[in-house]
Amino acid sequence: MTPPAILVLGPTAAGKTALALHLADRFPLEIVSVDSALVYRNMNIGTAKPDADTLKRYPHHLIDLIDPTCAYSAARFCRDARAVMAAISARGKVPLLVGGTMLYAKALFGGLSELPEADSVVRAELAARAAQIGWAGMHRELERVDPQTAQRLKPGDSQRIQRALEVFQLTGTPISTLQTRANEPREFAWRTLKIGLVPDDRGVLHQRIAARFEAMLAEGLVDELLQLRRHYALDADMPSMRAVGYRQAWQFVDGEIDQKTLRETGIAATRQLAKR
RNA sequence: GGCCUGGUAGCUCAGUCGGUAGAGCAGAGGACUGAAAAUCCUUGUGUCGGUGGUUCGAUUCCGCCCCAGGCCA
Repeated sequence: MTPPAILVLGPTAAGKTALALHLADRFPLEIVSVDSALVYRNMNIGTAKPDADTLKRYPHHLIDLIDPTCAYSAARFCRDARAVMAAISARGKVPLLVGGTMLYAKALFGGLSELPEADSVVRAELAARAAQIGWAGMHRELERVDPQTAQRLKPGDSQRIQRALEVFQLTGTPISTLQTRANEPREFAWRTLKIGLVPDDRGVLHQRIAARFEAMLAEGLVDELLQLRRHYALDADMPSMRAVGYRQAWQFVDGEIDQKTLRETGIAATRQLAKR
């Protein structure tokens, strides 16, 4: 008998958390976050993480896993989510997966090809080379070792070009070959009820997003960033600091943008999130 | 009241030594396999504040007016 699970996906500020808490009140559920930003410790305001009191009453799995200097990934999410879900089911409860990171959900339910893990040393080498010859140049190099992937990727798509070259360097096999092999045999062991929260009025959602971002600023998003910068050796290129809100706050703190621009671009970027 | 600086795409602004204008961001659409709140692709006609004048032709030069900000009274 396969155990049940529930998945709630939806854009930022659509009311996922409220729904999750409501469901958790009535049924024997445990909440599992499906969110690439909530995994960071001490990033609370800008990620709209539920407050300490809420977390105490409704424990969330897969939040506060790593420091902002570290990187998480879809693959790690899959492993962590499966482990956590198995434990919940073993307790006789139902995992309630809630979040907005579609890639994580897709990877969890659709599986990933067997590929090597990200390698920071190789990535640093590739980035250094890219700084010399540009990403269009890197794209030409990819064309030599993996024409199929090169054709698929635009010369400006730095992230995917880097990944493709990384995989080739680590395995000697083009990523396109590895990806066509069958996904890891991971028969997903849960019967899942999938719920998509789709706002019927985007205007209302946009207003909620604007109000929420203003509230984040009022709660001290900029201060939070300053503290993070004090306590961790952060860099604007790190995944955590590219997150919506933090990226803009970083630019504001460095004097690249003024307060008005911080507000406007922050709201706009959050809207972008809500589109996915 | 006088002087100065601005008023150009939803926003921030560039520009036209006079030939009706373009970037970034936003918006819209799309791609996506270990960074996904990421990375990338496509998409830009707007009484160039209003009104007179000079001119073959003004958003560009000149006058007046309106609006915003600053300085002086």
